[in-house]
Amino acid sequence: MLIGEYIHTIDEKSRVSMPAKFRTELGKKIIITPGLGQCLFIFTVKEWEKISKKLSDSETDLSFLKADQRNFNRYMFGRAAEVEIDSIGRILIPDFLKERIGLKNSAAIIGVKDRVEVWNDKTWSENKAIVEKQAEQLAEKLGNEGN
Amino acid sequence: MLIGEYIHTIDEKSRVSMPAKFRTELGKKIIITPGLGQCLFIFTVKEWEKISKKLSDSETDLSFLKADQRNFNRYMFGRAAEVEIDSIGRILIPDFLKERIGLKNSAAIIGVKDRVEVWNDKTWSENKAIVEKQAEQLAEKLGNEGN
DNA sequence: ATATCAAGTGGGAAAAAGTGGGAAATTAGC
DNA sequence: GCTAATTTCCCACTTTTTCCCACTTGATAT
Repeated sequence: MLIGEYIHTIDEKSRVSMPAKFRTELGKKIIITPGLGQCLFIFTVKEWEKISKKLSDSETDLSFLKADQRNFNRYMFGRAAEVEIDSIGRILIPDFLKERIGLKNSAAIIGVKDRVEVWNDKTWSENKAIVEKQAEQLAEKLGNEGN
Repeated sequence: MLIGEYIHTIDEKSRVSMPAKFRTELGKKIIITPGLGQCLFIFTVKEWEKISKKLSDSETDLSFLKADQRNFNRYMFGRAAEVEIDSIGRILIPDFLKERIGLKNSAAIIGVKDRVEVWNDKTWSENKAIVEKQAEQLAEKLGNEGN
């Protein structure tokens, strides 16, 4: 399971180290996509296949109008990139994705169960503070929803 | 069952001894997470698997499409860590978790049935004093609610 | 009182992770 | 076809983490 928070440098060649603890699970190739919220999503190839199946499966109720669905898929698929992890565990983040979340020198790399998120480190710490406040309320809500 | 209160040192390498009485029950690996309130939670791997299953049902998981769920998962997974207990019973607390509850040199380690809590020792003793006063009222209230 | 054992604490050395940079290979442009 | 620029591969340095050993303290037993 991918969990934990890591702050890593982005060097001048746009390289970032994946946390060593993620490498086994991620494998050699990953899919990096614009995420939802101010971050990027990284999936294993396997996970990506599952997700893309679900997203395009008409059985799944995503409550989308068709035009919306098309646009969403453009967003998720059209701007996804397959990226290799190099021999010492680094990846290259495409410029258009770096731009999207304002990545510069330092990235927060977050394991969220079966995906990895990449944040501008500053944005991450801001967001963290907000979520911290909400967490207890959310937890209580989840707790109340019948264990 | 995990019970009791222990005050242990956090050394300069962020190491803390788990109380010897907890070690058998905790096993070799534990999951440490931001708790609720001013403390951290430590779970056995088994317990954690139960919890994470509850948080997101893997069969139908497109939970990342919902903003609330995303944030909660970020909180629960992104700020959790799988930690090994070393040969003499110590664990390493990640910096981002130490920061969260203001851990410095000394931690209160509390057994709470099937989890362990980690507190800043000062916060703990303050909190204890407050709860002490409320305990009787709380007990009565809980009793009245029919469990 | 002293020896013994277990629990907790501290620190040095080895290993691993992360970072940076140069050279080779590839691509693009003229 | 040749040069310039970008990308890829590999090596080296630095910092952090891990592993192991040793010391201290307090409780128990002799």
